[in-house]
This record gives sequence, C-alpha cells and structure tokens, in this order.
Amino acid sequence: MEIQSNSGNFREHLAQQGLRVTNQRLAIFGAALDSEDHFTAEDLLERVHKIDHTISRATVYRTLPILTESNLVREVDIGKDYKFYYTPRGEEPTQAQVICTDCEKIFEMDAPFLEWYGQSVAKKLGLAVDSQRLQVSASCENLKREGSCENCTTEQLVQSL
Amino acid sequence: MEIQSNSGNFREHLAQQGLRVTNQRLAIFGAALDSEDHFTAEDLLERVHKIDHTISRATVYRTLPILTESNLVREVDIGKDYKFYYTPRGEEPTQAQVICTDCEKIFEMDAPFLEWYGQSVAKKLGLAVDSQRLQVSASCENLKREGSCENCTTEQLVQSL
DNA sequence: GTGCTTGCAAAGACTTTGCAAACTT
DNA sequence: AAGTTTGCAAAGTCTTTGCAAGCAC
Repeated sequence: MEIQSNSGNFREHLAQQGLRVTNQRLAIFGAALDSEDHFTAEDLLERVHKIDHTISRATVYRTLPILTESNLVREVDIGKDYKFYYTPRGEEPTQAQVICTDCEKIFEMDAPFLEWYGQSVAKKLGLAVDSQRLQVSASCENLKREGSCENCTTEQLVQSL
Repeated sequence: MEIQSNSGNFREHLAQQGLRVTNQRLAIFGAALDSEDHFTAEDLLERVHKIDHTISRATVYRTLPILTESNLVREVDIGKDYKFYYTPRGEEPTQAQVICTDCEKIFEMDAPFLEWYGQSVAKKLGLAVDSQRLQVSASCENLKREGSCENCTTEQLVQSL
C-alpha cells in the first residue's frame, strides 16, 4: 500500500498555510502516520512521546486542526466525549463509519450511493450539501454466538459496500 | 398534530422503571414537550426555570437520560461539544439529520431506504446493525443568493426524502 | 418511615488559552 | 531580528457526582 501522505506533503501544506516547519509538528504528523487505526488525541500524544517525550499535550491539540484542515488526518465524531482521528492512506475519502459496540472498533466504509440522499434532501430544503456521513452502530454476531470477535483482532480500515 | 407523548405516558414510564413522579421531572418533561425545536440541556434548563426557577441544572441533566431512555425525547449528536435533544410528536423515528451550517438549524428527516446500507455493511463485517444515522451538513443557497434564509425562520421539524 | 431525589458546590473529562521562553525563517 | 510556536499551568465548557436535606410512596 502506497503511503501518499508523506512528510514532504505535510511540509508543503505548512508552507501553503504560512506555517512553520517545527520538529514538534513533524513528530506529531509522523506519529499519526504511524497509527494504523483510529486514535484519540491522547493516543497520539502517547505515540508522539515515544519519538520525543518533551512534546506537550497542548502542541498535539494545536497541531491536530492543522492536520485535519490539510486532510492529512481525518476527524471522526462518534458521539463520545473525545474525538477520533485516522490517517487515510491514499484511498478516496470514506462516507460511512461502522462502530462495533462490542469491541469499540471503528470501520471506515465506502458508501457509493450515499450522495444521492444528501442531494434529495438539499433540493427539498433549498440547501447545498457540504458533506455527509453515515454512522452505523452494530454489534458482533460472532461474539454473541461463539464468544469471540474476529474483527476485533483484524485490521480492516476500509471496506466497500 | 396529535401529541402522543403526554404526561400520562411519562408517568407510566417512570412507574415502569421504578422511578418516582416528582414535580421536577414533570416540569422538565413539560418543558421538553413545550420545545418545538431542537434544544440543548441548557436551553431546557432555561425553559424549565420559567415553570419553576428552583429546579437545578443537575436535575435537568439527571432527568434527560430518563427521557431519552423512554424515547420521549431523542438525543442528537451533531459533533458539537454539547448534545441536542428534541421531542418527537407521534411520528416515526427519523433516520437522518440535516444541519444547516448557516443558521445552525437541525432538520430531522426520514430516509426510507437507509436501512439497506446498514444491512449491507453488517453482512460484510459479521455485525448486526443496532442503529444508524445519516448526517448531512449543508449550507443555504438562498442565503448566498439573496442574503436571507427561509428555513431559518420556518418550523420544519420533519421532512421526508 | 424508607429510600429515592434534589440542590448545591465541587469534581471530572476533554480541550483551549495566556504568557514568557525558544525556535523558524 | 521579527514574529511564530512551544510548554506549562490555569482556565474553560459541558456534564457528572457526593452529600445532607427533602420528598414520594
């Protein structure tokens, strides 16, 4: 799998926005790139500390908006007190999340026909769709039947419908 | 429009759950019933205070889960720091929300075919759908063109696709 | 009377911010 | 050198909780 969102890309984004390239920002982006799954700000801080333990929580919180606004990292709100993030790896953006209520894992999914919904809505209300997300909450059937859940131990970041 | 979720209904729910009928709970439910639109916990407190200004914030926060678990009030998370609530009025539950980024208004919508999505997902991941929501973020075309937004001043709680 | 509820204020959880020192350009 | 960025700790925002007094059953 090709990693498109490399550090060079990040440097460009910083330049574009008139921001400075600091070791902290590079380390934080590096840690985000290194995360295979969804992570919280706190998860990210922990991972960042393995690179440089002097980097502060504040800087992580200040850097995350830069990353999300650059689309190098995506923000996912599943209704918890804290937000989740993940680093997309060259795929098209996904439109749906499935949250397993058993293992709390978040699956990013493609939902190819989803846009139709938003557009139907837009017409009726005179609104123009900016973005839309489908959020599915689900529980593990395997876990119920056999007491174990394969998904919980497998990396399945993106699936298509 | 028939109001089905009346106070008698609430008393029953309280009894069912082994909870006591207090003036505070009745006032809070009354205030929720009185709210035509989406409201926050703080909005609700304000409205409750018009009925009885001695009712505390804590009681409002403690009563909201009772109301949502009874399905007398529904909770909506649109990714802000605080949650929104609304009192459904006899309609079927909606499956989608459209949030106008201009007026911040939330429109509850029916999305009849939405369940298909969740079920497709469920099959692939071996998960059983518990619930699903479509969240559309949209901006007002009228506002852009003419500088005013009809929706912002109109009550349109539920629309069907 | 028993024990659930309430109001108050304090605590909690996550995130943001003011400020002086440090760093990028 | 000029102005951004950082770390620290404090503040902020929304929500929850411990406790003694009050109320429903």
